[in-house]
Amino acid sequence: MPDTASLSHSPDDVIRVSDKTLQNFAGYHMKRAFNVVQSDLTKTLKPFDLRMLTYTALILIIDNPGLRQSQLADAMDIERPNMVVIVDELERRELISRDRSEHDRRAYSLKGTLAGRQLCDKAIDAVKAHEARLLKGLDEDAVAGLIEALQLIQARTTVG
Amino acid sequence: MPDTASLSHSPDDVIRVSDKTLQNFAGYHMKRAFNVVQSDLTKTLKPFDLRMLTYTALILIIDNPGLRQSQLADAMDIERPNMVVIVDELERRELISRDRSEHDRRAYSLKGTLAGRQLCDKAIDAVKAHEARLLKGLDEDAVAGLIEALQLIQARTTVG
DNA sequence: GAAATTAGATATGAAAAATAACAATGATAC
DNA sequence: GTATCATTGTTATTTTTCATATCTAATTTC
Repeated sequence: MPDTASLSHSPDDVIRVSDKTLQNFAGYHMKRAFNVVQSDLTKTLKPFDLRMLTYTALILIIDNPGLRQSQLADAMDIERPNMVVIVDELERRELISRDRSEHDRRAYSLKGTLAGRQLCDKAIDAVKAHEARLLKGLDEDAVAGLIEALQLIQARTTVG
Repeated sequence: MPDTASLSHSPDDVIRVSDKTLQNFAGYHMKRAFNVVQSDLTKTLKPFDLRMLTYTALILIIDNPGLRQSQLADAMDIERPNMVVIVDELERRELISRDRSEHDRRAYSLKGTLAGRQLCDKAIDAVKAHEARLLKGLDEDAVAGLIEALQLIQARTTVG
């Protein structure tokens, strides 16, 4: 692994850009790795006309029938106003249903439709392939260790 | 580690939001962990009046005296027009100098000033503390494994 | 029943990022 | 040498994303 973030075009002044200081930070590697994942995932979801947020929302709704928009917004760490447009889109495409909750008529009860579940299944398969591609070279233990480390970092939020 | 992304407010319909499907994806954990890192890093850099992008740019300039804006943009994976405003800010605050290159009078030769290097040193110390906080609970090997895995994922980009 | 709270929607604004087009300079082809 | 082409940085513009404030209808609290 060379000590460079990218190649330079010019022969003068600076040949390669050194990121030696940044390399010391795990956050730097997380950002760069996530950029790659996000970019590839976006391409992976394109054929299904899904974006990262709509894909995530669809899965959570299917896994949690009767979910409310505000619960979904909380789970996805986005603001309620921004959730509206995502749910709007999923409903317009008839991937989810949006019925008034029986117990609380302010709230919606979100559920995946058959079409939504079918599209989601296909998308999940594609995302699994995408991950297999990106994680190629990491054995099972390494992936488990990666996820464990990421979960630990994430847990730092609720604690401190 | 419970199988929930967040707690619900209502006793009806759904009590907890299950993210069991998403938990299977490393990308999901990367996104959530990175959100925590980014949020904490933003707070960490606030006292120095630095954002993630200005902090990164400042470090790269200091580590690579004579750097050009386009090289910096390449290294940071941002578009050249967006680099302009970042360099503008660093120059306005006199954290960097921006002289015409001797060899190519179209380009600028970017260098850190004394004030820039001093501010950067302080910021780096704060970021080191921030990382120590977030990585607390991971031993040295775990951190090394994390970074190794992230580097491998990142390398998938240039290859495929 | 009045006041406070909550779910969702709307409108708006701020920040980040991408695209197109331009002037100045440099490199290349002939 | 000159014409053509490519590159550096800039400007202008747009899109996208994300956050805030406010509104309604419904619910809860007292």
